[in-house]
Amino acid sequence: MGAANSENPHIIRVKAGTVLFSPGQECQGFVKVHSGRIKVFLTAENGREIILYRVERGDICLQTFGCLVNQQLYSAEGRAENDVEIEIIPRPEFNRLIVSDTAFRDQVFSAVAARFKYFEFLIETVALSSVEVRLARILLRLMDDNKNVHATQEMLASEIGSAREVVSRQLNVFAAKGLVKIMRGKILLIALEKIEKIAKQSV
Amino acid sequence: MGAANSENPHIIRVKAGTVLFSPGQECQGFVKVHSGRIKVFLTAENGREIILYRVERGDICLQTFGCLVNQQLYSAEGRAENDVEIEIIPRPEFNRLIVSDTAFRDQVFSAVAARFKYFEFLIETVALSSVEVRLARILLRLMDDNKNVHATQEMLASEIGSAREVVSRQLNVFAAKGLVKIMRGKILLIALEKIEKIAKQSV
DNA sequence: TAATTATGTGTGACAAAGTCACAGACGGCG
DNA sequence: CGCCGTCTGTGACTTTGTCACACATAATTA
Repeated sequence: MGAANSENPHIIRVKAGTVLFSPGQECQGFVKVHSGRIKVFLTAENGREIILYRVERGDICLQTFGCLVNQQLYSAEGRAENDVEIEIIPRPEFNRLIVSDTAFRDQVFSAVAARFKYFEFLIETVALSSVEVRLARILLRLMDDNKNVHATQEMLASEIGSAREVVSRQLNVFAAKGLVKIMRGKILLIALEKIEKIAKQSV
Repeated sequence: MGAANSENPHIIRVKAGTVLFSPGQECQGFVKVHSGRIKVFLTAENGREIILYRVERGDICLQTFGCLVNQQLYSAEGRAENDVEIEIIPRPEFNRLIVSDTAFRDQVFSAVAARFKYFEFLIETVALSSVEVRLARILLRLMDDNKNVHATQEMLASEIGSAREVVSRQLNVFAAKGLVKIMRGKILLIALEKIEKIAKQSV
């Protein structure tokens, strides 16, 4: 990738939990994540949250894209989920790279396209799907190699834009059907095929 | 705008109601709208719809952006709301313009940024806001110069990702408070300030 | 180890929103 | 006028969200 050369001075390291940006702020440059993971989310007045997307190693943060291009302010909050290394690409440099560096341009465009697709999926999910379907989808997406989902019910709720109690009840429905095993801070997926079947429904 | 020159042969005219693209299709080129309006929306299995955004005169359709850049298939449906003239910019031409035509590039980037901002607003709206707030917001957005909203309750429901019956009930609540006057296919906004106050709530 | 605290989970009761079925009401139009 | 398609209203019920609080588990400290 032409963007990140070894002598680039714009590398910043931040600790897990750091708030990188929050609604209303201005931003200084285009952000590219070198390691770690950032979650970008919205918070309502009543405290309920919904996670818009995550920016992982190699990804570029499109929240900053909007800020830079249209002089918009941040509309969401970004927080480091673990220790993170990011590269800040100043605006002039960004403009130069877009024109001169085909690989960089392709990466940006590809990220934009992917984020659009995901946003449409997210809107479809929250606007048109039931909690049952949303929960099944997020369990599959967060599952590790051992079919475990390491997340509290609170975290799952913010992933699907619902409330913790609702997640608790739906998980117990799944457990009663033998689809999952509920543990503290962890869920084991047992009947993967059945969960996938639920996730494929559109409602 | 450098993109549209007068001898461009890629102008297409379509009638109101025409389906321009639907989920699963491939697309041939980047779409720019010269006149008319296209609505881009998602439909669930149970028939409920949500409108993602509209593409109006001068706008570019970013649904096609994703298709072109990442070889994705369309994930939403696009339908002409009135008679529409669109320009199709083939992929090679698009790539050439992005590099060589600063104004074109700025327009594309600006559209991308604006769409992102709107998507985040939409997600916040459907995931974290009540029907009361969402309905107030859409009434204000669709209002014409005479404070009239020309839309059936069915249309309003798909704008806010809810159901017609729910819109009917909420409108009657608004009417009982003297905020609006309900007519067939039309709603007159009476107490604009009060509606705006509701719209400003986050929940 | 036992007590304390913080965090995570379960649940009843109620409110808000979505679904289903159906009844009217209104606006063309023959 | 009467017919028909579209739009709107409403009761009954289900699902989801909210609030209050009880209880369980893990981490911390005495």
